[in-house]
Amino acid sequence: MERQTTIKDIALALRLSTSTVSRALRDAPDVGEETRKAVKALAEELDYQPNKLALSLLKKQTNTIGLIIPNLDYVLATMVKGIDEVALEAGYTVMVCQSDESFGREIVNTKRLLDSLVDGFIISVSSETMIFEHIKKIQQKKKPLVLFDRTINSIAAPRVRLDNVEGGRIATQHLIDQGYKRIALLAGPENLNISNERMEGYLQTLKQNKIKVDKNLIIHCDFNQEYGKMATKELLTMKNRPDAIFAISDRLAIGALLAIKETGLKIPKDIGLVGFNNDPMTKLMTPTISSVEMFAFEMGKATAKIFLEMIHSETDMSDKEIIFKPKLFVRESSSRI
Amino acid sequence: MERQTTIKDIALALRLSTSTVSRALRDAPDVGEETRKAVKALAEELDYQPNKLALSLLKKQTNTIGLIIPNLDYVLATMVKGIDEVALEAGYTVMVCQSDESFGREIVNTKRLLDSLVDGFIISVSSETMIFEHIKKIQQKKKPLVLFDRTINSIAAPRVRLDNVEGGRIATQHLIDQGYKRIALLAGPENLNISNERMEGYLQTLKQNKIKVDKNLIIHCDFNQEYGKMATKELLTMKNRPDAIFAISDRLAIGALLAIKETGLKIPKDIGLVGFNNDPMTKLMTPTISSVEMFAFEMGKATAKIFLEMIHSETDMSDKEIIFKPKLFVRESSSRI
DNA sequence: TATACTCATGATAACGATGCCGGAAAGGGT
DNA sequence: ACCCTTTCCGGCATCGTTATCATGAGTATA
Repeated sequence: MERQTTIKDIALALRLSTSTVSRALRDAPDVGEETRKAVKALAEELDYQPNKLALSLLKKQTNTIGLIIPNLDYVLATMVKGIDEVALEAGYTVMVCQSDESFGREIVNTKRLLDSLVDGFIISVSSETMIFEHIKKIQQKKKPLVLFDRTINSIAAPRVRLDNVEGGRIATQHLIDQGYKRIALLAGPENLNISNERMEGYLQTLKQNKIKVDKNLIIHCDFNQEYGKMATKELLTMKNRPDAIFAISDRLAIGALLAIKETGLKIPKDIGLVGFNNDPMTKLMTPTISSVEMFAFEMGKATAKIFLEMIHSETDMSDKEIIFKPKLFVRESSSRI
Repeated sequence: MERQTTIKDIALALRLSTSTVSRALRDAPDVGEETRKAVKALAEELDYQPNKLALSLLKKQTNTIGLIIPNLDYVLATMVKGIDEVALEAGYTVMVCQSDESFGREIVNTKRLLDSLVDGFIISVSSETMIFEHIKKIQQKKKPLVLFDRTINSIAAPRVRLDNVEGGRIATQHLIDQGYKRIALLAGPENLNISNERMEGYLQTLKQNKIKVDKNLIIHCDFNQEYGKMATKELLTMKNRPDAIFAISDRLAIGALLAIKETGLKIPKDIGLVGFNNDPMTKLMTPTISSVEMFAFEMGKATAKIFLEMIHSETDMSDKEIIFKPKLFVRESSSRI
């Protein structure tokens, strides 16, 4: 690792003080025209780059965002891309840490980023996370924090999220409109907001349509294709099997699709299916799967923008909330009219 | 942003010098037992965390790895996971930057990371990258650099890659074994190593089997489903159309599959198809797509390990190369015997 | 009793940069 | 000739930590 040229090197070579060199480089006012030129020329020649570490130590700001996410599936990768784009533009670098849906990893990551002095955090919690002390700690240290996608109600921080209740509603209503009567729900982990909100939309819609809720038709499982498949198989062997499935994520929906295919039932004739996320995969399956779009890229950009706003303004933004409206894309798996 | 407690605070409170406090906290030998206890107790109470910035400035090391990748598709996300895992274990944090397959972005990212003082780089180049000055600059500054997946021949740096020639061979040989005679190649961008190597394997295998190479059957296109689809449509309208397609990535293979389906040809009867990467999607398509597995997670881990080795040893490792052997997973799209 | 040696601690410089203050030289006005 | 203002630059402190050297007290040794 080669020694970087420093301001001192330039100062020494030009028989100037470091202060003067520093001023010259920053185009500060009180520097002679000639010295300024000389300094800049030499800096160019020696390929001088200011040491960000020294600056960060002095200014107490690192221009770095700590981003903690549960995984890197389609939706999150897309959100990360959105965050990255806005952050880069504003001169921030993003440190991405995957918790891998593990509470322990999330804590380790938070701790690490916290004392490696990121300027703030953007977080989407793992599905295991039910205790939020690590997140409160961020706030105790008065670091900016923005929650996105999987948000937490008990934490007062600005958030960017989808109107998941609405998402649950439009998916369920669509299935009802297509004539399905017994609609099952493949839900996610029980402690996850997004899952419960989508379920809330499902329940509301059933009630509005005077359809009785059958709790046996609601199954909680991890966001994982295999679980989706297993859960669906279970549903399909019930004596009074559902005639439609609303899966809270496309992964689960794909698992469901595979399970349904194995039993020989026809989609959408015998059974309807709607997923969530509008993962490009849904367009590639046979049959193609209807799904709820959540505008991940835009959500990512909005999240980063709020973060930057929070960094730059001193006003309290903890009740700021941006809610995206979901949109259903109807495909073969639920079109039987 | 709250002021962090520093060593000075503790020193002041305990009427000690910062030196002593520093020693006590690091369990250095020559500190009195009582003072050590007192210091540690107070540190605990005030939730003291050493300032990493100050340490980094002093030690000239940030425990940070700059990771530059073209995108976050399945393979790369998996590799990143592998890298992350090993890095975290070793106390390093990874800064992931996506070049988004853009040469310009790649340069900006490199520059940024370079002067934000990461300890070294792990890079997989964008498909546009044909000039490597930015990468040479990293080496000029004597920062550790490891290339992976999409490597560059003209740069002397340790690398972790797949035996792509072999990958091209096994895919092509498999198609020949299945009785396909006119095998087309959906190649990637012309300047990309991985693409050319896979093509090399394809060409070798054709020759070995005394099959004449028809250049019209080789099409270069970006790694993108749409391009794969367009290219395939073109291939299928030839007067002497191919009876099999070897796509250099699963995205292209999926595009090909869609194009083939639209023309009404039967897979694998009328036309065979093999992809590359073994993306989980290939298992979900109808028909399922044969594909070459590249062990992305293991490659990621190996890459990070080499990086760490490079950081810790002072010996030249620039000719170190780890080559993974690919494995073909045969599925419906190419099984007609 | 003087010498040497250990043990615990303090003082200082350094990492690379900035910000504030002060001062020399030059010029202008009265 | 005096004072005042600019213009340009150097010195010093600072950010939080560690490393190196110095110092002081106390103890063992000859």
